[in-house]
Amino acid sequence: MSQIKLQPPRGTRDLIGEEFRRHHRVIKTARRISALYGFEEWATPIFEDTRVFARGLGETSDVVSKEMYEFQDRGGESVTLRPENTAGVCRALVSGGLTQSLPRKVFYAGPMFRYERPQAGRYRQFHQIGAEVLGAAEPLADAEVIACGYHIIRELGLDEGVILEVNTLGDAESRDAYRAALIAHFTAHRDKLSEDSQRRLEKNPLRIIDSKEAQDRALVAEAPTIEPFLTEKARAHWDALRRHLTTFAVPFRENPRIVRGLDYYSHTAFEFVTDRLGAQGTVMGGGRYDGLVEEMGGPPTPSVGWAAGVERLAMLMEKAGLTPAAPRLVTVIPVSDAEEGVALNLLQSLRAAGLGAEMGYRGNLKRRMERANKQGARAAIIIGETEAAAGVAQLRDLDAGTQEQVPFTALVERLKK
RNA sequence: GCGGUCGUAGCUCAGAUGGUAGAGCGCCAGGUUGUGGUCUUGGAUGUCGCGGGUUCGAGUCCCGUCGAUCGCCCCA
Repeated sequence: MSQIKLQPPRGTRDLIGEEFRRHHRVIKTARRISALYGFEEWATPIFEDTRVFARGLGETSDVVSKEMYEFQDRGGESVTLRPENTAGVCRALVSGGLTQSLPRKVFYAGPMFRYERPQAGRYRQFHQIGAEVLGAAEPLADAEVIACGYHIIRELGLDEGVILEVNTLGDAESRDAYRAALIAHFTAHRDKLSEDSQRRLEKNPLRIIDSKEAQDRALVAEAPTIEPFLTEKARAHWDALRRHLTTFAVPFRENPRIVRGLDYYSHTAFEFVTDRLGAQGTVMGGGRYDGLVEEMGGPPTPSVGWAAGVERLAMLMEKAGLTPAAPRLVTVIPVSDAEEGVALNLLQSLRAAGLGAEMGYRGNLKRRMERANKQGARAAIIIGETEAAAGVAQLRDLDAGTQEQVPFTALVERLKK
């Protein structure tokens, strides 16, 4: 026996029982709904050439500068556990020559990795589902991808506590002008900014408008909005997006403070947020990224998509009392070894008929009944010497506590009712 | 990378001012050798996270360390 108490590595967790069922429900629902919208599921590698992320996400983003699980493999290549999947999908699009047939709608689900301090709703290994429309510049694509995300959230029963916030970041021209205006505004009041925001001023001035610091709020309130800096094209995109969302009957709120963390976004930025998860308010987030495929060596391919945190959605389900119930099986119980063969035949015929059924490996009748009960079985099928001889079973309803004799041949029918 | 809080049984937790550890749930066995869930009787369970210090004596006080958790940064 080992003396060491092994635990899952920091920021990772085991998904067992209720936790797994919530997790699984999220992914299964997202798969089903995204398919209704014409998204095709892809699976890309869990690790990639480090350049896929370094180039795709922007060298200065926190994800790249301090959160990557990067290492040298035995061949000396620098590889990185994916911190998100959009860059990988774009790389796959290019690697596979799929830029020949656009647009494409892609769905994915899987683990992501970021080296961060864990806290509520944030883990080092976490899971995301995501949807991307690749090769469509039309604002209708933005609206449809958002509608799909909203549909998933609604299907999970989480739409009440979650609200969609949208914003536009404009195109490159709009944003450059806006950025310059922000820098001018905040530089004029530099000494009044929080320490963090002074740093942001150098690194990512847009982020200041998202600051939670009280001392920044006043300055942010006076700061210019992007609205007047939008080019005609950017404004048209923004107007069309909101119009389409309304047509899709997706409720939303405009929030000019939404700034996405990764460098590749332009035009549409959105978040589905909640106030029920402590500091981790964003449950699904995304936007338009028109330059990313090019970064991966492909042709200009305007795209839009989102990613959602499975853990966060699962936590919301838990809080809302929406944990899926465990499946309830039927337990077959032979009273003695002599009935084992008959019981096994019956067991397999139940399974063949599509009924979830189990039979314990050992134990007397009492122990097997206890076990059936503990596992939440809905019924027990008890076969003793006299039953085996007569081709019947005692069918016991474990909820009602009632018991009746049923011929083997009628069991499936009886249990399916 | 930074800050707050917390580590006692499988789980949830109690253990004022230091005097060699407790409850509930769960688990095991009996009451019921062809019947669970209810009821009832009994039982087992801990290097009190780890290391060091103070003390006659530390779960309790001090230092360190590891872990968990919440928050900052950032993000799903």
